[in-house]
Amino acid sequence: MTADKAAPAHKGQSGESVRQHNLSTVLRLVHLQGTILRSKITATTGLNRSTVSDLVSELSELGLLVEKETVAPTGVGRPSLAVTATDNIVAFSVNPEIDATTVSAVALSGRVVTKERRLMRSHPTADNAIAVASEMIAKMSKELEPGTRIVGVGVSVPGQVRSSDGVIRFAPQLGWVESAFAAALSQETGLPVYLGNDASLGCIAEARFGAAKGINDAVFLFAGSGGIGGGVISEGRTVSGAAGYAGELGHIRISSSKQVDYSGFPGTLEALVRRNDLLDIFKLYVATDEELDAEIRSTESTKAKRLIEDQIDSLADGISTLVNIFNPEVVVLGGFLTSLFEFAPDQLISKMKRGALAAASERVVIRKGALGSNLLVLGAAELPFEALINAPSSFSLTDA
Amino acid sequence: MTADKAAPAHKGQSGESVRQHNLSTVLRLVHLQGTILRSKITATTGLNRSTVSDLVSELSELGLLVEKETVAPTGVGRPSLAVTATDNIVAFSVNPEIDATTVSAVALSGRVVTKERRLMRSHPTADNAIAVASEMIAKMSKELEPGTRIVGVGVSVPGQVRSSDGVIRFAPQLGWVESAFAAALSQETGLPVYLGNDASLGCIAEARFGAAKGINDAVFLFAGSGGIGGGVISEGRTVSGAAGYAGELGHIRISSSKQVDYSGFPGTLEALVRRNDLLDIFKLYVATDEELDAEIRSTESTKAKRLIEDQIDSLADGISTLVNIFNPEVVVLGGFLTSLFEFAPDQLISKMKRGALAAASERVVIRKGALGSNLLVLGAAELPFEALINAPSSFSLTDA
DNA sequence: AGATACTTGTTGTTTAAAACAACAAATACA
DNA sequence: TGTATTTGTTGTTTTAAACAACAAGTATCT
Repeated sequence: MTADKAAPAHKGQSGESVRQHNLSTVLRLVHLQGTILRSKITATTGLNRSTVSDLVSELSELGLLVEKETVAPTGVGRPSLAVTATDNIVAFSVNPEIDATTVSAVALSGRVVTKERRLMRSHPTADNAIAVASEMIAKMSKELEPGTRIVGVGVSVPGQVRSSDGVIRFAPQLGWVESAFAAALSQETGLPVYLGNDASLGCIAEARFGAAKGINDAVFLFAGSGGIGGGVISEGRTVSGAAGYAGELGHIRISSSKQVDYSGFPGTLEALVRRNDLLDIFKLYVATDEELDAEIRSTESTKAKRLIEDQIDSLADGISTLVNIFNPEVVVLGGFLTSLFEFAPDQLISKMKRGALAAASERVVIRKGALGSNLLVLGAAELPFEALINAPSSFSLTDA
Repeated sequence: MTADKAAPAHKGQSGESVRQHNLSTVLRLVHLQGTILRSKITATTGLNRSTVSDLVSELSELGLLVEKETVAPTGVGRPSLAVTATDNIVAFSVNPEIDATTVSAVALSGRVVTKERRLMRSHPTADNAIAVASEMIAKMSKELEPGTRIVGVGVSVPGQVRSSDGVIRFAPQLGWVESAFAAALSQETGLPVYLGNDASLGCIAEARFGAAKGINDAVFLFAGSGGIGGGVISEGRTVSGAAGYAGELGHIRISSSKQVDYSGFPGTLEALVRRNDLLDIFKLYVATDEELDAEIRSTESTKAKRLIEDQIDSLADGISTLVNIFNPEVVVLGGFLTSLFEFAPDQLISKMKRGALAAASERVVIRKGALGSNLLVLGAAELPFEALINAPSSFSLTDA
């Protein structure tokens, strides 16, 4: 099972589909805000008070949200009720890495209920990861509060995912090729499983809950040891492409360099802004982003500074291309790109503006991601939540 | 007046808005197809027969479309009625160039009713162009068939347009800077005026009526004497960015070249794939795309072939970056890029695939544009038509 | 040629859901 | 304490899509 494709174009709207749409709209609003006043729902949706009342009570009866009396009254007039997404609806988030797998339970309210990281031997096979994940999900399911219901499982994949059938096409760091991951994990867990590219999911998370909350046009660049990934939000929608492979922003070409000491495409952003090059110059084998950040902040080495500045220039070139293409409001950086940015923000910004059209770049803001280690946890959980939100009244939940 | 921004997110749907949506859906379907059977409308919208009947008759009463009996019956059963967009609703299309302005009247049916090109002294001022365009519109209005009603005016601008208020920010070839073009032309003509970037409009035209008809994810690259422009359709929507400046695909960086004989950004697609370089090598001062195409096809000069091949390689680099970013189904080329493609399609395709991710590039098709000289005519007319289609029952039309 | 199956348009009725209206509840402020 | 203000609640109205039954027209089969 995987995320649905966009609704077919030229579709008419019947009475029933309107109801579904409105239920979705209200539930989405509550999910995004965590808690929201009913009067606020009325205002933002433009629906009638009584209609909102009806919609909210239908969603309450479905057990998806709860109405409480407001504690702190808001002003003149009868106090409005607070509508909260329940903690009793959870999605599992599975985040495989090279040497570990993290599984979390995330509530519809946005709360990360539990989070467990299990170390594994390096480069596990896909079957291996599926076995570990399903075992962890089974264990964690039992530990959930009684009455909790499960929406499904979202998996962040460091590689290319075919969205139509949940197949991992190629995950270079893990060495997985053509794995029917979603089907297999769904088989093991009995739950619907949805896959997404890690950077795309990070992008979704930052756009909904983090640094680009409320922004309709944003570009994301996340970097880790495996390279640079990205995502794009255009007019509030993620740009996913014909088959779901869009957003490979690390592979944009910014130089004619023909370097050969690199397995990917020479001259691309990912080839010129490399975490490993930084580690090398600091003589580190492995390091967390925090450790690397500390080195970058404190270094006195001219050679290191030179490398950092070169990488900043390359990053700026990449961003200016993206700004020309997307004209975003915000560019969000994650991973060690944040450290580069904070090393010399003015250098990055001015170089970027020199390579970008004035009109497109004049209002762009570059900022760092806000979700930290919960980035992929929240991002992956959004996949099952999205499915639930798109069909609140007919979605079938599994008892924990 | 300009094109509206996307509808606010989190908007609920009332009964009336559903009706508007359904009227829009039907009218859009008819507009895109020119003529369509009522049974086909029923099938594609999923609405009930009787509902479609009602919607079509409301649109007929508004004078936007006509029902006729089918001439050639389609098969078993009662023949369905043919629904046709009327020729009595027209939009004006204004296409300013360096040395001429073209004004056309385009019917909702897609027919180009009239088209007139007026030569002007080189590099007219914006006021100049406004005066000429409004005079031509006034004259052509009188010549329209009696009973014809006018939707508005769409203008293709070779430069950056701020979509929120119809201001031309910068049109380098024309030398226009910060011109409130839409407001001024609207003042002169008494008609609503909408502006769009020329490449974006070409993109819309090819996506709706041309080489990417029915495709939901497509990338467009158009080249002329002024450089390379582009546009992107993602999940059926144009990517326009926060302020409407997105799609400057000519300005993506593909090389670290620091060449100085160029006014734009060195190392970008537009700097490396230049029409003028081709003209120079063929010792031409000016030439139509057809003339240039003939030269490219027939040349025996090794030097010329070398330049052409270099440009093909650069174009391929640009396309591979775009394929990695957007994962489109189709890449449409226009202007002299078509000639480059046809000179050595295999070279272009293989070089592109070498620079693009296998998953994203495996199903991409590169093809030439299909609309020829009507590209911008149809594209610009889509702006007013879109406004009409989005509000069929409340849009106020002007009598010719 | 005539009967039959099939598809579509038409008309009148039903239904679902949002809007509306009137009132009650709960707060702030004069 | 009284009044204005805002919001929730309840019962009624309205709108538009769905539904159902029938009529119209075409193709196919015998």
